[in-house]
Amino acid sequence: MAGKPKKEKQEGITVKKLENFSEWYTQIITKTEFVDYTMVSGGLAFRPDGYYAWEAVQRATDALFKDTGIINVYFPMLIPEKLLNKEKEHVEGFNPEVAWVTHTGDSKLDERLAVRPTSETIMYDSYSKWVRSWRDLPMRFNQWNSVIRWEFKHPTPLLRSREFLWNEGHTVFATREDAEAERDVILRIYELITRDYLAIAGVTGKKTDKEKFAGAEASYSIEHLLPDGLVVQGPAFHFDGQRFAKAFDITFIDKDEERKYVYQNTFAISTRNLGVMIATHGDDKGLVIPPRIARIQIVIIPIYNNENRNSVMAEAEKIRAKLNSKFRVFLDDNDAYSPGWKFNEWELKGVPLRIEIGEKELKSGEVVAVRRDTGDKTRIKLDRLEAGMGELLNEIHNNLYASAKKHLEANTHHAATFDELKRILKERGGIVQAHWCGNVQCEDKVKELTGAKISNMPFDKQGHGSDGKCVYCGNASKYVANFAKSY
RNA sequence: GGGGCUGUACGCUAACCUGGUAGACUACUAGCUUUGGGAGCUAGUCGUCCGAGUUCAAAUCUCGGCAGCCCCA
Repeated sequence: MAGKPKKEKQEGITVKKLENFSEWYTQIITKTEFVDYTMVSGGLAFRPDGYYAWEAVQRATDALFKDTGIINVYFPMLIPEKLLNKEKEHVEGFNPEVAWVTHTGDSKLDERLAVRPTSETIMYDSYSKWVRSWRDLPMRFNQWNSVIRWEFKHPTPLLRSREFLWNEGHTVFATREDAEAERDVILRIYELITRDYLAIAGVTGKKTDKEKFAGAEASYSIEHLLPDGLVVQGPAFHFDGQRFAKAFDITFIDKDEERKYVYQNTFAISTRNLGVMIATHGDDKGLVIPPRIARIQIVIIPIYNNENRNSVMAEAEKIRAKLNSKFRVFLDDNDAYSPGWKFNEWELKGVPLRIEIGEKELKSGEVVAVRRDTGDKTRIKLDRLEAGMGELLNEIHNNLYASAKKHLEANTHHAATFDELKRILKERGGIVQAHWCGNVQCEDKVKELTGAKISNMPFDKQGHGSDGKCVYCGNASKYVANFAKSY
């Protein structure tokens, strides 16, 4: 019997992810209390779950950086205009998005100050003083901060915010070889973070000259595919060569007593990746937070009535205490809500694992564990509670990553001709892999005719098809490129 | 870069066209009651995005700003 139609549940997500992705994303962002809008357009408040996730990414990344010898520093948020203008390509790339401080109180500043869109210029001015000898190198510094890029496009929480949190690594080397050798070390760290913490898949590769970072000699990135078929850039690594060294006069006396310019790298991972994580894993019930970045990994829901309330609560508290040393666990003992209400609430907020404990479990010496990713219920004996929880959390992580990878692979297509490229982009979206001659004219033309850019040139595809022909001009192809519409 | 839509309480919405006491649901607070997939009763708290204009009178009409969303390049 069907019963009365349920009234609209206003706390829940009311649109389907695959039917209306952007509306779904907006609801997910606000209703799950992960982050919230503020009075500043494009400026977000990170609520406890959101900030915890960022801290988890930050902690893990920072530890890996430190293992490789990178050291943390901190530089001012404000950059004098004359510094920002020193490297031509760099300033041209960022100028439209720079926010300026022009006044203190009512008096105008003699020289206006940029709110950092990135910190190359303020850092490298100091680097020019600090680097003197080959003995000072390599100098591998990093800072954790926020930057402001005043995008004119409409901001989207996390994916396109005007202020975002990130790391910016800025390293200095004596030789080109040393600098270039750092690339794979850093990209491997970022691959590990996205895979083992955020549980998202990506394509690592080289950016085209057209799409590289303003001021860099070469850029590399991990690109992610969103559920709506758009590609968004994730962590990035830039080889700056000697461009900034020459603009900022960063030199050293080498062993051979010659004065030489240094070689530099820049690299970053940002809170945008949390947006990718949300978009990738969330479903029609709400968020799904991968266990390693979840503020609450396990929520315990006691199920009792007036007769057994005390015994159930006592057992629930015992379980909480037992798990507390190994996991981030929360016992929801709020008496004002029914178990059903709590199930929905914690599913909305994306807690990876739920434990149900009631009369039945008291008798059998078990708990019911429910996975957020699959909804599967399993019974776990109390004597192997901790081991069981650990296993389930790992399985959840692995399953989330596997499904992200599957989505990426299922939406990566190949095209041999331009017509094919165009048709796939139009009909199916996603990533289309095709040969490319390396000329910007072809890159521009494809963008003009299809709206797709080259997100990057995946490392693992280069060199395997050197006999290919450019998908646009038909000349001999040097590269395999990923074409996609981008966020 | 261009075009469009929308702002009323935490949220969703009524009153707007035709200016005249801001109302319902939800949430929140208290009490009772209930508790294995968003239970019920009673009472209470909270609101017209901001600024100007028109008017005796503005949530309502006009203009500007701010914010959010969508489409195209």
